[in-house]
Amino acid sequence: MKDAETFAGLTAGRTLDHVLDLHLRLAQSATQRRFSEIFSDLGITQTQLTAMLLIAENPGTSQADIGRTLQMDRATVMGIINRLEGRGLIVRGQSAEDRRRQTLDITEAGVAMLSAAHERSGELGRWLRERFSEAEFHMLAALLKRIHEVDIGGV
Amino acid sequence: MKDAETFAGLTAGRTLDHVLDLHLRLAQSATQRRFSEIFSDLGITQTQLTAMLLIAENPGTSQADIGRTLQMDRATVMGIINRLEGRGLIVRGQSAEDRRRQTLDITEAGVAMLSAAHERSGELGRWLRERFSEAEFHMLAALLKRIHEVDIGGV
DNA sequence: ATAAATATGTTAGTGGTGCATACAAAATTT
DNA sequence: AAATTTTGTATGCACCACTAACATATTTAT
Repeated sequence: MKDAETFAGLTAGRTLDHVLDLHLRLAQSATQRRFSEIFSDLGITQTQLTAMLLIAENPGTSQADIGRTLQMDRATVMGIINRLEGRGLIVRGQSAEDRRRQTLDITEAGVAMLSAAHERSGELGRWLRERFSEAEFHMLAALLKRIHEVDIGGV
Repeated sequence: MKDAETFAGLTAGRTLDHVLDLHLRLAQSATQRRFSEIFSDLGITQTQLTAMLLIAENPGTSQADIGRTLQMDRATVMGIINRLEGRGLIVRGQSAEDRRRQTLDITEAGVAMLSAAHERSGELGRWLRERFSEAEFHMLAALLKRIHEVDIGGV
């Protein structure tokens, strides 16, 4: 009864080391679920939207940049960009300086999508914020940042 | 320069509502990646290990219970249990009280797996803890808990 | 300048969530 | 007794994440 925690009837304890990991995963999956509900009519995922926002704010960026920023494999980014391009939300172009690179840019349809997504982002934000004070909210973001920011140092 | 944050060269700002969601996702995926490295020789995932721990601490539990606890769909739990059973780590049995239910229990191979996983859990825990003070660590877990615990109230 | 190493994008394949849908059997509620 | 709910199951779809291998282009080392 010291370090055991209860979830919906079942006991999950003993390995307290495991607990942060578990909360992290449950929190993320709950958020993802809420995202899906709010954005269901747009048919876009969290990752896809993030990629689009990055492209919108960094026009002409590359798949490699996105991969580095979001800590995703080249092949993974490939799939995401393919889906977005297939729906006509972004376009690939030729880079002038580096002929290996391809530039990524938002299309008109993509701008419309981002516009439609904007209100919904607000709704998701509210859903998250309503649980926390302003201080807690920033605290949480800062703590989470430490986990993925110092990725190289830990390995 | 007010609410913009920079990640590895690309700018991600403007939508600050989006930012907690992003940190949450990046933190979770970084943890998952670290998990994969540490547990690579065991060939088990975070979710699978969590399911096994729940079964180990709640012998004879059901798929429905696990789904409720981890907030997963019935079909999703099905897949996870199938994989674990296919590897002989758990067994399904007949429930005495309720003939719809199937009991879930750990096999000997499963116990061995959990034993091997135990040390590695410590390593993952250390990887997480080294970023935080003890107070921050507990704070983070508590804040994350609010996101997934009050799932019904938010909807 | 040539060779070696690195960076980028691509394709193909594998595995693991996560969900919707539909079905069947059993239990519970009305 | 009938309707509803619960549980497990099967199928199929979409997305993410990675490995491996390949080709091209750029950068670095010799």
